[in-house]
Amino acid sequence: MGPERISDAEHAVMEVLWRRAPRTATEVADELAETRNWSLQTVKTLLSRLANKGAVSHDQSGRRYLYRPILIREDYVDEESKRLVDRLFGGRAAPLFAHLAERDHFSEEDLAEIERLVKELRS
Amino acid sequence: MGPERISDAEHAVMEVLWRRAPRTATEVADELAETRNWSLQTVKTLLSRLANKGAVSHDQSGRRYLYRPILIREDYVDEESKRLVDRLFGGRAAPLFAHLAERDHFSEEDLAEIERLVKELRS
DNA sequence: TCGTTTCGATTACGAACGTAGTCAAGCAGG
DNA sequence: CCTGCTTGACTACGTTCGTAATCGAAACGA
Repeated sequence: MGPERISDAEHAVMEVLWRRAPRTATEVADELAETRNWSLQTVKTLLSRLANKGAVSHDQSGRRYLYRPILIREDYVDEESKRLVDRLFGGRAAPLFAHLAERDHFSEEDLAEIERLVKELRS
Repeated sequence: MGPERISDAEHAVMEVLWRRAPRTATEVADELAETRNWSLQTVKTLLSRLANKGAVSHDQSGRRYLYRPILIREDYVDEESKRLVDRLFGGRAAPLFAHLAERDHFSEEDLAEIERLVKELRS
C-alpha cells in the first residue's frame, strides 16, 4: 500500500504539529480552537487516525501521549503539488505557472521574486 | 452554499466531457474504459451526481440524455489551484513556485517559458 | 403486438470522513 | 485509601465517495 491519503481535517492537525512538536492532544486542540470549532474529542480522533496512517508518532510520556510528526511537511507539500500538476496540467509545472499568471495570482513582488529565482536557476 | 466539491472520480468524468461534448452516458463510459475500470453503471452514477451538483447539464435527446459541462474547466482548475496555494503556501503563489523549483520540477524549457512570461507581465 | 434491449432512476453497500459521546484506567489531591 | 478529573480507546452516526446491481419505462425489432 502506498502512503495513505491525509484528509483535510487531518491536514489541519498536521500543520499544528509541524509548527511545534512534540505536543499533547490537549495542546494541539488548544491551538486548533482558534481556527476550527472542534471539540477536544474530535482532535483526539484525528490524531489517532494520523497515528494509524503512520503520519505522526505517539510516545508515552507519563500517562499521556506526546505527538510528533513523522511525515515531513516538505514531502507532503510535494506530493500534493504533484497531484495537482498531474491531474490538471498534464504533469508539467510550466502550464500551472501560466495559469496562475493568467488569472492574475501574482503580485509585483511575486514576479520580482520569481524572476530572481529563475535567473539563479538558469545560470 | 458554495459551489459543491467535485470528487476525483467525478473529475475524471468531467475531463472527458471537456474534451468533447455533448455526449451520451455510453459514449463517456466508452472513453473512460480506456483508463479506468468502471462499469457503465458507475459512470452513469457519476454523471447524475455531477448533474445534481450543477456541474453538467443533461438534455433529453429522444429517450436518452446528452451531457455537457456547465462548469468551465478554467474555473475548476483555478479553484483547485487556489485551494492548494491557500492550504499549503499561505495563499501566495511565489512560494509554490519556489517549492517546485527546489524540487526540480522545472525543465530548462519550462524556465525559459516562465522567464518569457515574467518579462511580459512586468512590462 | 409482444418480447427484448436500452436508458435513466432508485437502491445498495462498504470505506473514508467529519464530528463527537462514552468508558475504563490511571494519577492527583484530600 | 478513596474520589474525582484527565486521557486515550472504543463506539457512534450522518455524509460523501467509489463502485455497482436492479427496476421500471420506453423504444425497437419481428
